Amino acid sequence: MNNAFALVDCNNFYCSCERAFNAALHNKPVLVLSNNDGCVVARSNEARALGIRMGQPAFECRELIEQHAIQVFSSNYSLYADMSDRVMKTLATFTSRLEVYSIDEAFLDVSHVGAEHLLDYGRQIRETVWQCTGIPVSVGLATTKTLSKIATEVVKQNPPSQGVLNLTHYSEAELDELLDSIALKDVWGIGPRYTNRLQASRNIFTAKNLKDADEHWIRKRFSVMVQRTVLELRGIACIPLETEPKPKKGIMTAKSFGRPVESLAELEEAVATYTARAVEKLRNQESAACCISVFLTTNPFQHDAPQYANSLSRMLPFPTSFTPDFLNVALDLVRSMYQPGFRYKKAGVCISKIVSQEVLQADLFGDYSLEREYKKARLMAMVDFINRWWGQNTIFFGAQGIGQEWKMRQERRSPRFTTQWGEILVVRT
DNA sequence: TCTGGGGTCCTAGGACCC
DNA sequence: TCTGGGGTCCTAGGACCC
Repeated sequence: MNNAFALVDCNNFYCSCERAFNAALHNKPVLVLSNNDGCVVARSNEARALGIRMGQPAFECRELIEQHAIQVFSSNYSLYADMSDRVMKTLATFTSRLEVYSIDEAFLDVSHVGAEHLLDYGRQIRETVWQCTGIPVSVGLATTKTLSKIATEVVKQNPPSQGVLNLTHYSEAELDELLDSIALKDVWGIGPRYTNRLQASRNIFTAKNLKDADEHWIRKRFSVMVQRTVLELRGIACIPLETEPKPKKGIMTAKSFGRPVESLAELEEAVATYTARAVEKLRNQESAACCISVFLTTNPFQHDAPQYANSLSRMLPFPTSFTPDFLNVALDLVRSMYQPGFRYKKAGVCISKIVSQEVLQADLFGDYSLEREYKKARLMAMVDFINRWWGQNTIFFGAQGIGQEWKMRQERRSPRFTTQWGEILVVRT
């Protein structure tokens, strides 16, 4: 049986989540901003048509926003994560061979569907997701992941396709013609650096050119990754479906502040908050870790202000997932990096050397008390339980502070319709 | 005034060992 | 006129993704 993949990609996902709960937003230009209301991370087709770019700083769009009454939202991650979960659960009803690739995309193995039914199958996926979640999706069907990526890109530019495109029955000539219309930079796995190098060295400008390139030369001058992309464009599947999410090897929590921060006390609060969050993520994936790094930076865009950036890491004696153990080290690190007289803009925490909690128990020795570690684990489990049940930060560590005036701005966040009872949608008749 | 926050994998080169 | 060679492990940096 031939391989067949479906890539299901939510259209303008964050904007669509906002629209799903606010009918007044339909057919209007909508923007969603990054943390701190910094730059554009999602835009509706109407906003795109007005010339607003992905990643553009929000302050640059101010005039357009006013002129065209664009609806602007701060990121509402609780809402998007929950909506994503609903979409993925819906997709899981179509196949058990599902790879959740990102918050708004999933690959499905659809090899079990007969070639003549594939297009219908894609349409059915699209309609079901729309009915169950109110999120519009595009579906690309092809023999490799890379080609299915291209199919969804084409779908989005091409309204008559009605959201589904099946490349599996294309003849070689038809496929070549399509690939020749795809710019190199739009191929999955080819970023700006590779685009420049490929253009400059071998006149490779389109997906078709890359498909025809000498695979061995590519391997030598670039990497196996690019070689795989070449093969995938030729219809040879080399990037497998990954149905099991792998535990993360590094966990980072980093955020810029709502305003510049100058005092050590506030930096300590921020670093403690990010540390607590990172270790919580660590426990969620049932891991432990023994390395933490902390970094601080001033605002790199403020060219005339004095700049400072530093990062330090330290090992813990053995892997743990006990927040206070990490807090002690993190606070120590931030104190030794802190230099007065700077306006700090961002801080972050990164946890690495991650191992599974199960492995941990097997090879412990030395200054280690199983009983003590067991008590710590019980305490953390209780904290997590309370915060899951009553909402994030119902209980937290004193070092995180209570004012948190440095916190990021989210001036236009919509209600967390699906995850907070107090913010549930009210329908008035 | 205002410019995001996560992740992944690969490769080259150095340290170290025998 | 001359100073081994091969293997492994680790890390930093570079590239990519959403």
